[in-house]
Amino acid sequence: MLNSDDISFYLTRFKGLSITDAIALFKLAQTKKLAAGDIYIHQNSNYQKVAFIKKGLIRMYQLKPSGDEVTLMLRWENKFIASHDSIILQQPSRFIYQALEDTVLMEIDYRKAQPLMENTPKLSALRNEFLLAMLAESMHRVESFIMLSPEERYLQLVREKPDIVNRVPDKYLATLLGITPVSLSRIRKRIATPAKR
Amino acid sequence: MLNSDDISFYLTRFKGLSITDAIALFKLAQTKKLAAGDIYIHQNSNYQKVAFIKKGLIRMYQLKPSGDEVTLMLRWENKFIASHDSIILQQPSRFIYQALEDTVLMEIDYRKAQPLMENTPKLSALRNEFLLAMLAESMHRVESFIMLSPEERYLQLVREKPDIVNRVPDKYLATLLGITPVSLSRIRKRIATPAKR
DNA sequence: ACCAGAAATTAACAAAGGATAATTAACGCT
DNA sequence: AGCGTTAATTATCCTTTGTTAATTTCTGGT
Repeated sequence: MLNSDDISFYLTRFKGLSITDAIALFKLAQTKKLAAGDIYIHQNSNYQKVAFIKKGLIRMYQLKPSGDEVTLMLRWENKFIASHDSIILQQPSRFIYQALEDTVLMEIDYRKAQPLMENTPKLSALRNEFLLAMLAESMHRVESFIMLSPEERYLQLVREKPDIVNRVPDKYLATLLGITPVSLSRIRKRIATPAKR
Repeated sequence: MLNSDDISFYLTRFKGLSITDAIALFKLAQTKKLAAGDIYIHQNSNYQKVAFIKKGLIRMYQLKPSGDEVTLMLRWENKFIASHDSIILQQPSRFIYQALEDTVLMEIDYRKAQPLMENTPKLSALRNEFLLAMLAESMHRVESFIMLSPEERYLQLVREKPDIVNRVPDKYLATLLGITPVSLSRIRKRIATPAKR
């Protein structure tokens, strides 16, 4: 279930983690594969697992009362993903998590991982770092919504995540930016025509 | 510096914290008072303290290139506050933190608190809880920007934080919602005139 | 390579917000 | 209580986005 390639893979990613701590954690983990288009976490489910994305891309979306989809978040390789509603708010997931590409995950049951993390200072510190990184990311988005126009937000996204922009259909990027696909199309046109008086 | 009133005050707030852990933490803490209007953290400073707000209200704001202020966050009693740039991103603060009311803080030097938290499982868990709460709050805001119109965001704010709405001038609420004060005024008028055909 | 379905673009119109400025209301200070 | 400052509202005009629908382009699967 666990080979030396895996171990070195994770050790390079989680710096400061001792081999024994890593092995204890890996004993709880298992691999899950998703094909492009597969649903990873269904709406209203209570999914108590935390996953590390080895490869691929997952979008978290929601259905508006009107019926159309709104993408709230994208996560890709080397990032963690979990049902926020289930793990943080302890409620059934309002969101749907779908793989946009063939995806490979390393999953851990959160209820099993938690006591291990509590009792391992290194793991506590590591979890803390990841939470801080996620918090910084989320606050950065709030800042963008407040400080930038939709057009500026799109330019920022292209600048900061050019690879992701190319891997995800525009209609998902649009709602992620808080605008409609039609509006994003117009923005792209404006940008492509720089000298227009 | 530390009396039994203080201790019981914090013990009721930080559930599960033992008295010995609490005292260890309090030894590092000190009280700071701010008058309404005072600047708590200046722009470009590197403020390595984390504060618990006992009383009062603080806004975090930024200056746009155009020169006008944009409020990004409000924090009030029983919440923690710190310079995000300094603590999380380890960079000088782009933001200014200002007390909008007479405010009383309990401050701790983050660099002193960190080793204590790392070595005290209860404190680690507590820190983790606060981080999760902040993360949930921040993601809730992102969700609002994506899912709701400015008018709906204002209504949500009034519904979820009626007390805060009444304590803060509209011009700060407006930029917090990502709109201009003029636009908020129009929204308020629309709401006040329900049956308008 | 083709073809069907999906995505992206374009168009036309309505609705809302941004900018600026003037006016009115509210507030804080002595 | 009065006065000066600040906040909030209102008005006007302009820009942008939302909505709906039609059209074009792209894409994946056979």
